[in-house]
Amino acid sequence: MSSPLIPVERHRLIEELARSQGIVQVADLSKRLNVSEITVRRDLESLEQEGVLERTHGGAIYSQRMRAEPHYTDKDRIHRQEKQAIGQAAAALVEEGDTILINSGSTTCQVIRHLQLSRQRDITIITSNVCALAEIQGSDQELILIGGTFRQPSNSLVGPLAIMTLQQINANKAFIGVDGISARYGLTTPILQEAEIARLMIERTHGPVIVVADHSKVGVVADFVTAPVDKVDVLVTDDGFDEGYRAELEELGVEIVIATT
Amino acid sequence: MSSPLIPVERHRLIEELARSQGIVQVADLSKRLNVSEITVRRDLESLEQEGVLERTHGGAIYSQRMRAEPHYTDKDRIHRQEKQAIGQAAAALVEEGDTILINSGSTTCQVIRHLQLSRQRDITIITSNVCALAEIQGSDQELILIGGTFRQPSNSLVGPLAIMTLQQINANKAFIGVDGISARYGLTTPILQEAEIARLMIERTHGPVIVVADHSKVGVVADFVTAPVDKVDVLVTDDGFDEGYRAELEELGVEIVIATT
DNA sequence: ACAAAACAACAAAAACAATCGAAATAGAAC
DNA sequence: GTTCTATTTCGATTGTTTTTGTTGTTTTGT
Repeated sequence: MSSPLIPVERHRLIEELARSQGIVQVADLSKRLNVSEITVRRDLESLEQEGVLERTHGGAIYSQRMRAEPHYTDKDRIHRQEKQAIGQAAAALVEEGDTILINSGSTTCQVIRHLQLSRQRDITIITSNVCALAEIQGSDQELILIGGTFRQPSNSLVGPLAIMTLQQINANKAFIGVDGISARYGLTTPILQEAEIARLMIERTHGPVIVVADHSKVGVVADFVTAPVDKVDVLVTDDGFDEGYRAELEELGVEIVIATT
Repeated sequence: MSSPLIPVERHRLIEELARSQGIVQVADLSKRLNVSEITVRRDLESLEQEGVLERTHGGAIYSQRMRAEPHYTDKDRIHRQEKQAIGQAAAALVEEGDTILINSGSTTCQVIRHLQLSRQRDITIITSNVCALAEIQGSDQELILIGGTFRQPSNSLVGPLAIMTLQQINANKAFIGVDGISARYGLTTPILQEAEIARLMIERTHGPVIVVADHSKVGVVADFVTAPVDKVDVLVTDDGFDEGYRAELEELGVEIVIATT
């Protein structure tokens, strides 16, 4: 028997369901969350206040106004466990003396966190991911932030200055988070600016390029191409990975690492 | 049987759990840590004070908000009121269309905060001060972070990359925080790397250079020189300012603005 | 018109804040 | 070392707030 959820937890779950399904039903949520229907309604009401969704008869629909891209903090919530496992598995690929490039995203943020936890001393992290600042607190690891324009939705640094900075840098390993990875269309991202940064990071890496992406990203194609798959050396994903993709990815030289939760 | 944990130990554990799970429950923590629920609540309360997490009914969620300062907070506490007043007065000197350079320090952080509060739309902030990321949250102002090595004690970006980046930038106004300002010895800072950045920021500014420093900094001399006083156009300080310094500073072309609390 | 859903008001349960006192800890004086 | 006080930490009790569920009524969609 699972312990009863606290209100915020329920809100998050509902939000997640609403996002993935587009629509949620009161009766269904009531059964699924083991609470009365009135409680679900009250939850939906407060979520409506927050602008997350819009209520209708019998349920609610996910609010898509102004939300082409989910906010960084929201992204962090979904598939949290998987991302954490991926972060841990990816961090294990780092060796003493490495200089590592890491781009934006909540999965790469987990990589940074586990790098810090692993207490590897002699590594240099170079990143556009602002979350690194929080994760590195109290550690004595060297952290270099590339400059650039701060992009709030992704909590990262982008733009001409970021590009210029990266052109001065060489690394021997890269951890790249993406929104889509497909054998045919390569690595893709819905934001042009982010795609630029990721592309350049791969270009500036003389050594293995490691893509971190939970299973929901595999087979997905977003608007902007970062790089073809043959530039990728390793894909770290979680155990929800659809084995159907394995053959075609491995054929292109991608080693697949499954992180188990 | 395990020995009971000391408070700090418990706090770290809770923080770690909150970080990895994103959410913690009072009842769960109580059982897990073998302490009463009220103790857990007190722990959560103090962790909330530190900005680590946010409390909710039944538990707490890990704070996604940037953690601004470690021992930086100590500095920030001293003369906080004064610094806030200075920040407000300094922010009033900004005009539409400005491109502003801002260096590290808790006083300049207040400047950034008030720039954000003032809702000036059309300005560009370029800074080495990481606290800007937290202050800018929710605003639509453009914020450019120079790159560089993250220096934890000052919560700022320094080093060769920062210098290289600044050499590509021109601004028309600068807000410089210092540790000492003296007519004879100029602007001084105890950290060489910080002095370099401040010096370069002044150099890259074609327009007024505004020094922000509470009264305790006036007449003080630290180890490394940033710039002579004649490079300074305005000094914004608080009403604890010793008028004895006024004449010699004004003689060197410094306009003195007193911010009243 | 009819069934399902939403609402309103109330009652129960859980979580909370506040205060107090007990136990452990630390430091000072002897 | 001991003894004492002061401080901190912790848990129990109280009353309050928040959350939740039930009842009965109104509204909604077909």
